[in-house]
Amino acid sequence: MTKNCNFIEKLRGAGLRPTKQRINMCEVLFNREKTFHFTINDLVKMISEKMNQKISLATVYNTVHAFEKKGYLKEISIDSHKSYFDTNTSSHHHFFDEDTNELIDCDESDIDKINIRKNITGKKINSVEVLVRVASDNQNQK
Amino acid sequence: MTKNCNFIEKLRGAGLRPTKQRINMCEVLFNREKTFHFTINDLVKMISEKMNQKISLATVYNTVHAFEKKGYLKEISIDSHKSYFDTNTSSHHHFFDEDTNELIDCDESDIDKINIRKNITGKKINSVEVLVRVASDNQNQK
DNA sequence: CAACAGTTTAGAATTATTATAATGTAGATT
DNA sequence: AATCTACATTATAATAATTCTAAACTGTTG
Ligand SMILES: [Mn+2]
Ligand SMILES: [Mn+2]
Ligand SMILES: [Zn+2]
Ligand SMILES: [Zn+2]
Repeated sequence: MTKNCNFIEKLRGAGLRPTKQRINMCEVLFNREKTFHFTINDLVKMISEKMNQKISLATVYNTVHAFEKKGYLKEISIDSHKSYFDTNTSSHHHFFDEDTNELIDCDESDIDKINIRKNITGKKINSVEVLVRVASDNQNQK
Repeated sequence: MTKNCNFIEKLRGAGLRPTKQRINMCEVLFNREKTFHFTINDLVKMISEKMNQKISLATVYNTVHAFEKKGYLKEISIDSHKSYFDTNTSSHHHFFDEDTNELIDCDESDIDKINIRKNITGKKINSVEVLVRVASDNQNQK
C-alpha cells in the first residue's frame, strides 16, 4: 500500500512540520499493510523498539492528539480505564473481546446499516458507532 | 414508582450492608421518576447538596463500583476524558450531544434492532451498544 | 545563513483514581 | 442489651495518566 511513504507530504498537508519524531511515528503507525488499534502505552513501546532514537512521552501525546485532530487517528473508548486509538479512520464498528482486551474491526457486511429513527432538532449526526462486547462462551455460569 | 423505597432490602439483596452512606446514595440515584446519567463529579455534588452528611470521595467511588458490579449502574464511556454512569441498566442505545456533553437515551423505537452477522468462534455476545454523536447543525463549515 | 515560529524535551504540576490503615458500625452472638 | 467481628467509612497518602512549563532545538522562510 503506502510504500516508501512520503510522510513528509502527509504532515505538510496537515500543516504539521515534518520533524523526525513525527516522521518516525508515521512510519510506526501508517507504514503497514493493515490498520490496527493501540493504546498510548502500546505506541510508546512500539516506538522505542522500532527506533533507536529516544522520544519524549509528551511528544507522543502531542503527536497522537495532533493526528487525531487532523483525522489521521480515531479514538475508541471502551470504558474509563481502556481507551484505544485506531489507524482505521473510516466509519466502522467494533467487537471488543473482554477476555483478551482486543478490539476487532467489523467490516460493512458484519453489521447491517444502522437505521436511526430519532432525530434531535437542530442537531446533525456526526457518527454512529456500534460496540459489541464478547467474551468466552464457556458455560461456566458467571 | 419506587416510592418510600426500601433500599435496605435492595442493598441486602446484593449482599451489601445498608449503611447510611449507601442508603443516601440510593436515595439520590434511584428514588426518582426517571433514570439519568451522571459523572462521579456530578454525583459527589448531588450527594453533598442533597444530604447534610459529609461523605468521603473514596466511599462514592467504592459504592458506585459496588453498584456497577451488582448491576445497579452501567458505565457509558464517551472518550478517555468523559465517562458517565447510567441508572438505566437495561440494554439501550445513546445519543451524545457534543455541544452540551449530554447523554440521551434511545428507546426501542429509535433504532432498529442491530443485526450482527459476524460471529467470533467460542465467544458469546455480552452487549451491543450504539453511540450516536450529534452536534449543532449550523452550516458553519467546521 | 539569519531569524523566527513551531517543536521537543525533562521534569514539574495537575487530575483522577486507588490504596492504606485507623476508626466506626451493622448484624450476629451471647 | 452488651459484646464481638467482619465489613465499611474516612482522611490522607500513593499511584497513574495526562498536561503544563520553560528552556533548548529545528524546520522553514527569505
Ligand atoms: Mn483525546
Ligand atoms: Mn469502573
Ligand atoms: Zn477499528
Ligand atoms: Zn442511558
